[in-house]
Amino acid sequence: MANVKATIPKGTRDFNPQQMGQRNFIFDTLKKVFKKYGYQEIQTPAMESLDTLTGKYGDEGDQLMFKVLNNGDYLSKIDANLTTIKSQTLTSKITEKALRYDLTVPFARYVVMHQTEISLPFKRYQIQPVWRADRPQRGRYREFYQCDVDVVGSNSLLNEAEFIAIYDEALSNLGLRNFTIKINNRKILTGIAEILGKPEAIVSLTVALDKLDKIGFEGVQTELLSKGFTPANIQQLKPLILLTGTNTEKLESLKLILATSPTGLQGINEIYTVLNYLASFTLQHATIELDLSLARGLHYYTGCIFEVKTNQATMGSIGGGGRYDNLTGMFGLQGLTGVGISFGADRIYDVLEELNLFTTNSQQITQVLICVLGKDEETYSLSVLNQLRRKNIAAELYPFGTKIKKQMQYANDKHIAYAIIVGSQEMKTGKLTFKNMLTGQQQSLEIAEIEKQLKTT
RNA sequence: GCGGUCGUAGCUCAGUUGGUUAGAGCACUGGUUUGUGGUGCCGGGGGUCGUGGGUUCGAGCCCCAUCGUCCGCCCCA
Repeated sequence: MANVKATIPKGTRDFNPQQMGQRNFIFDTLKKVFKKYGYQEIQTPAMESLDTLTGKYGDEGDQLMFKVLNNGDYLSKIDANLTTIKSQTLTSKITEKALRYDLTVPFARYVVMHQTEISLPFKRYQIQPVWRADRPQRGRYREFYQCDVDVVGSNSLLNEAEFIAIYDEALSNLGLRNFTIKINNRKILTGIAEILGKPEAIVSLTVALDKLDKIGFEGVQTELLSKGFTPANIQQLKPLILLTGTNTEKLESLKLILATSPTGLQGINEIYTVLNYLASFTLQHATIELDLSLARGLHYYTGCIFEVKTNQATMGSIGGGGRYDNLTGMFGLQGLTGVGISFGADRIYDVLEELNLFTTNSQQITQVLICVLGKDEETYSLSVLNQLRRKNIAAELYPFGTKIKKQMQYANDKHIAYAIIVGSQEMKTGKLTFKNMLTGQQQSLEIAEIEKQLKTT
């Protein structure tokens, strides 16, 4: 074997034991909340058929998808000239699988495939990695974990309200104390496009609006003008976009402006309904904010949309989601509505790390290390080891062959709280040397006494 | 796909206007009366200076290319 440089692909990461402890803290916290709200876990394959995924995320999404090269002699099946064929055409001939780009589309596929075995409304959660061939930078990776919670088969807006409650509870439990859940409704955006007399321009409108907090109203204005909107349109838009006040005040003003758009009014009503439901919930640390510039890129949303930002650190959104009325329609199952949210685990990790919110005790597992001074001592200690383990005490025996100094160092590096030292003296008397690695104190104790001490710590 | 930044030991970096055998801290390793860690003391190993060209008597340092990193833009978790 040639000597290969040890590296991993761009935008991917290894996780060491300490990091895994911290990551599992996030996953466990989320799972606990998901289950509490009645959601069950599923998993889907890392790769899906290319057909399942393409066209669901727009052209950009298709480009950012990692495609899996066919196995076998795939070139033999191509009759085109390799020097002139277009990459896209070639790709479709040598690729039929791709790594999943998100968890929502595979979930829709799952629902359609297993429709006979699930009972509606179906509430599931899913925590798995997704892959995007994006350019890595702060808070952006090529392999990252999404934690999705979705319900299909229920059009009640109570679901939307519960998702806000889930966001609040989960993020609060993780230790975040100041975050904003932005809410908007796709129908309101449609209504706005309608009263501008440009219902067909909804996409370019939303894309431009989405950038409001980045490029400001001026920037949005420039972008809209370049997309065919008139200065008169901009004048109409301005008061809408720059609406201020409480959520209710914003909704009241909107009601007047969108009076002639039934769709727009419906969107307003939906938000009202969600907020009314929410009045019966007690939120811990979330701020709910109606944000008309919230658009979200994904094409399949049709009703309420959400996005979560922390106000304690500079980071893109740490979660998002919304209502999609016809996602399963693409797979032939019509009339099934769904709504769901997603947590970006890796971004949440980065935020918790930055804010120092991880507790330190997440990694020490082994409670006691048995250090032996000889081969006979090793044999003798095996029964001690097994006895401790039977009592559910996490114990390790350092195999004989290394100096005791090295063994102690191992215990120290691994943050093991106690060491048991077994030499000829200990074997003779049956009293083992029990050492507290933190204080350095040692006692001579029989196994039963050691067990008792370990049990109480 | 576009713009900027950086690339010297396992890690974090120093390296003076280009000038001999490229340095530090940490980590690793050996010793310090061989039954004891975390704190002391002494010693040791380890670098084709990202890679490939070029300029020069001479390049870690200058020029070009290439790969990679990190940070912005687009888009997104």
